[in-house]
Amino acid sequence: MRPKITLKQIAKELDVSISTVSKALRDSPEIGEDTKEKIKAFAKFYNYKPNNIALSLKNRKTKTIGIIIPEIVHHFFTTVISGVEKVANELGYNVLVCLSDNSFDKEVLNMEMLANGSTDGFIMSLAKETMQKGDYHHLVEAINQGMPLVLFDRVIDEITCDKVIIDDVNGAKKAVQHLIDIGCKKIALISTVDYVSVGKLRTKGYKTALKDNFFNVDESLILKIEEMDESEAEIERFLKDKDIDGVFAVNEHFAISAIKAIQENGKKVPDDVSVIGFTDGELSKRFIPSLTTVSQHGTRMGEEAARMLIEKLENTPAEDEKYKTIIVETGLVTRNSTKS
Amino acid sequence: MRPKITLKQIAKELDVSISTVSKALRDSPEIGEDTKEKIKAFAKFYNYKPNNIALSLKNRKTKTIGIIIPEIVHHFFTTVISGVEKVANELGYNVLVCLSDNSFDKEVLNMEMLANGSTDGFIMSLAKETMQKGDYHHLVEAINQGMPLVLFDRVIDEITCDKVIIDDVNGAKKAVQHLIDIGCKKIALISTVDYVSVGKLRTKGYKTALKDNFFNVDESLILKIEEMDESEAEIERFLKDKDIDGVFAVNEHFAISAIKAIQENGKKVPDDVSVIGFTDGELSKRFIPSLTTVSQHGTRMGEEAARMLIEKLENTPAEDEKYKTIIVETGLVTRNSTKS
DNA sequence: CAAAGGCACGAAATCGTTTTCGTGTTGAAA
DNA sequence: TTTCAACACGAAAACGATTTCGTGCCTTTG
Repeated sequence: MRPKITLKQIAKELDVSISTVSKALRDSPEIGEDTKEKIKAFAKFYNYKPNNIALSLKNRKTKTIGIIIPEIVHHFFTTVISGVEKVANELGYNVLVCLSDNSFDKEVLNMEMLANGSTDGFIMSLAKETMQKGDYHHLVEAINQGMPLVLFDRVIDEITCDKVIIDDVNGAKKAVQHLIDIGCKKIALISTVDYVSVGKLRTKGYKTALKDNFFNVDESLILKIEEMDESEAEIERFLKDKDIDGVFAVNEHFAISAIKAIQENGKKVPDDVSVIGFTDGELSKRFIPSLTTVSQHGTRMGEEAARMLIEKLENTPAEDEKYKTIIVETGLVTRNSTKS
Repeated sequence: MRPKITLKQIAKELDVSISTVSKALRDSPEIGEDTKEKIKAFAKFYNYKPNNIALSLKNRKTKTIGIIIPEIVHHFFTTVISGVEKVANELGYNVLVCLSDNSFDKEVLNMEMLANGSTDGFIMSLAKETMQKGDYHHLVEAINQGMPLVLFDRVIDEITCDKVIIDDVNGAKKAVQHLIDIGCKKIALISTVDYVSVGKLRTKGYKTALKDNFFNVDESLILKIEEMDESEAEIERFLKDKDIDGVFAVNEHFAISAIKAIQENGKKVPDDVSVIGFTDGELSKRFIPSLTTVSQHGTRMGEEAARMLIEKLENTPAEDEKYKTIIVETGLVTRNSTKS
């Protein structure tokens, strides 16, 4: 076992001072050519690499960014991480991933862990519980401490910071408009409870699209799901014998549960009922029938978020005054769950 | 903006020495009760938290573990991360996630980045390219530097370290045995190329099960896929007009492609052909017909890996001599893609 | 021949902690 | 009154690196 070598050891071995070694390795003109040569050769031979921790302490920056998400076993978040990772790595940053499990307490704990020097900034999507409680003191704290923060997907207006979102309203509108365009008359909405911002916004898009086309909004065609775990049964109950010809669901799972329910009711997708989901994941592509979805471009969101955060990190805090909100546009991917 | 407060600042403010503050906060008996009170109150008020970086430098341990995986948009790896995160957090560790994108160079780069003080140890699954090249110098380096390493899933015999694997051979055997038990006579195998260890092992399990039941191994029923991207077309070509009544695929995607191909051939799953996949992901659960799979328990693997790594980290390197390989057993989840 | 300037290097501070080893003050015992 | 614990606290080194500011020596020039 050969532990890592330090400047001090090189200095002692070569009988020069630590400063000389440091300068030689950074190619300072202060050091004579031959001494440089000698030191560099020695360092290379022993595979010297500066210790990141020491550098972090000295420079007061860690070159790592923390990302806190509600859950990782959710394809959308995974793609976001992938995007963050890509950009971060290109720019010499590491990524610390933390999971809040949708719990407020875990979210706060995670932030506190990371805020004490472990990261230079945060990229996060809020836990469901956090949005429900409306307690954002941990975010405020972080910002006050001078840590840049970029929120994505599940964001809130109360906090002023950089944000990356998709145009939920518009995405939903597009989807519903598409349903209308292909001839649907009675379109159901399967959404989440309103305190999850995306649920609220997509519901708004749904209603707007209906109104734009002079349909009236029938509240009995709207289902708001609280418990993910019971969504399947709830959706089945909701669609039982319902007279509809179109469904817009705010995520893949709801869409698939809807298809199942519809098929169990003896109807066909897409012949009798067209279904559109949100979030273009593996499931949508592979399911039979494959799902027409509003695609969310998670990777792009991650990339944008990382770019914004790093820009804040590398620029002087002088011009830190203005915050941006990037809206990543959605796309409609047409597949086999809708009539053509 | 109120930046983080340090010991030094507390010391100056309260007109005591840094050492006194440090000791007071750690409740040392050396410090008088009243001074302690005063310091603690002050620290609490200003929400003092020791700087992790400084601690890391001092203690020569970062309390973070690095996990390097080939790709994150793969449900199995996601569940592993989730397991690692859980255990790590419980034990006060952070998790640094890096993606190798199945590239050897990126894997090496990532390791070098993290090895210079950023992490105390590694949990990783090797990139496809790495296994293909057979170049493991970066792993050897890390181990030589005294960094514990736990390999999971895609492991190799050449490196001596802790490992977490599933019993691929046995899992495959179980699956094929199940196919045989329900009456299949001609069972196809859809696998990956042999240098991916899991492909090799599952192939072995497949053959063993056949032999155990006195079937003979028909190489024309075995497909080995090199390029993930073209897997769907390849599988379709392979199954075209093939006279089979069972398929064992080494992952979800292959299984689903197989089902599609079979259906396009005018046959029914599971009535005409039974299909079993490997890795129990979202897809398997939600697909119609839902997939009978060999479940891999990614979360458990992650938990075990994290536990092993942290144990190594916290114990004296004296008893470091023995390495364990934990085998997480697989389960067979019976669903609708197989006859009952 | 002396002063000045340049070259090549070293000492020390710094980042924020922890910890070891003093050291000054107080009280009590001799 | 002297001596010695005990007590409460401070100074300084250490972790590993960077950087500012010297400083000694050699060469050149007036």
